[in-house]
Amino acid sequence: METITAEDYIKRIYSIERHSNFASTSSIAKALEVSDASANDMMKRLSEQGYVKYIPRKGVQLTKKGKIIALKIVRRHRLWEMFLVKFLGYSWDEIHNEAERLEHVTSESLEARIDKALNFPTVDPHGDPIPTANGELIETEYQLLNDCEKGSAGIISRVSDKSPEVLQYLKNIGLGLQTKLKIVDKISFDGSIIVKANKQIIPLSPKLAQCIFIQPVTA
Amino acid sequence: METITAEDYIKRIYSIERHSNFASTSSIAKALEVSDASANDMMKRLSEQGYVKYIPRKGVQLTKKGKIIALKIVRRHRLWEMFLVKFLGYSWDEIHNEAERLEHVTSESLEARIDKALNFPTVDPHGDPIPTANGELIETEYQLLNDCEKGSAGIISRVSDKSPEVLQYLKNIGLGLQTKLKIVDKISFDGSIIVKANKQIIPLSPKLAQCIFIQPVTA
DNA sequence: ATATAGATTTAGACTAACCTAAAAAATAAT
DNA sequence: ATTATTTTTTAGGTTAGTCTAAATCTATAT
Ligand SMILES: [Mn+2]
Ligand SMILES: [Mn+2]
Ligand SMILES: [Mn+2]
Ligand SMILES: [Mn+2]
Repeated sequence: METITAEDYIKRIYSIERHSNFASTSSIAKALEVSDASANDMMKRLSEQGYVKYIPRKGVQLTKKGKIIALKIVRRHRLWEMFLVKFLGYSWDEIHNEAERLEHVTSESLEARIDKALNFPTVDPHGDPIPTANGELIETEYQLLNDCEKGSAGIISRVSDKSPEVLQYLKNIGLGLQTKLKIVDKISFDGSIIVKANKQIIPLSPKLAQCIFIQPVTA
Repeated sequence: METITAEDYIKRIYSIERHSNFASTSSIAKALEVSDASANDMMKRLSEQGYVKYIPRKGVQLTKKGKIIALKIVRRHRLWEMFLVKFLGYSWDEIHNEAERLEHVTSESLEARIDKALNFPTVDPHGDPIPTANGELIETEYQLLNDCEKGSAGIISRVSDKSPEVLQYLKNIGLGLQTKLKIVDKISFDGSIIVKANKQIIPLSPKLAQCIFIQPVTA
């Protein structure tokens, strides 16, 4: 049985691996805000317990066993996020930390009931895909808003859930999942993107646009 | 900040105190299924942290600080139980263990939202009172079914939540909260209680009847 | 090729929980 | 009033998780 702490490590390794193949001690430590020594300790423990393959001085890779846990926790996290929004009226900027704790105290039965109550959702409130009960995850690759061309149109399909501030700001200016927008201009000297959405002209800083992922539409 | 373990100790001390004034080391140990030595350790820790007054060789008593935590956790436990029943279709015999974990990962905000979603319930699915947000608990003293007289009538108002088996059995024979019943007979040689409920004659063992609390009605 | 910087690991220590086995104190029984 | 039993506490040990400081290894730069 995994402890709450171990589950969070495993989940983080999973997300680091998606970019880097190997998850280094220091990247894990930084992501979880613990010392390198602590992360190193945990890698030894997780390796002994078969959750990761630990290659000293290189980093770790999740084993099949580790990946199963990671996807389980990600699934529960995203189901909870959806549940908090749909059943308790939370907005998308308030749910991450709640889900970060709830994900660790969720039985198979509770997971299944939440899934059913939500009518088996495929994405969470940030547009991130929810792994299926048997651990399959279909990642759709959307286009970064920054990379969209002037004149093109698209639908907001995923938003980075890293920063509550960004999410709150987007909510305030009326941008959310499924919002349709058109890129009316791209300012070359500072990288700003000017979009039209909800019949409004909205300027977005490059840092903000970096948080928004688009499904292009031809319209 | 309290750990999950400490919260469970505090909650248990609270419930023991309701009968015994002092909670002895061994009573706590037995209730939480840990060794006496472990419980003794924890009493020292809780006492240092001001949650209990520890009188060596006698036992502990919750301080005001401890009582506040106890009631907070009890509140969250019972709100979650109600929520699981009302929003996720759980039955009253399946909810205790889920709530036992969820109670520890519930923020003020989540607690408030659940409370609101349930329209501010005053009792949980077992008829136990839910402490208010500011820590008030109104205990209604019901009559034990065993103590009801032959010929008297009443409404099931509280059921012991100690055993899921009992709860499941009661569900199966059609007895639940608010069920109206009449004591048609009391068998002296084994202590059985024969009741009439839902137009059926139902015999209840003394052990079972001990789990049922009645609000008498004159009818 | 060697020095320096950066990342990783080890060493040693701490806290919260837990355990078993033994000691000490309080109760109950003779 | 002793003795026996039960309860409580202490002593000593374990595991998970954390830390800082020191050591070691790797990669980069001159
Ligand atoms: Mn988490
Ligand atoms: Mn999310
Ligand atoms: Mn609990
Ligand atoms: Mn209950």
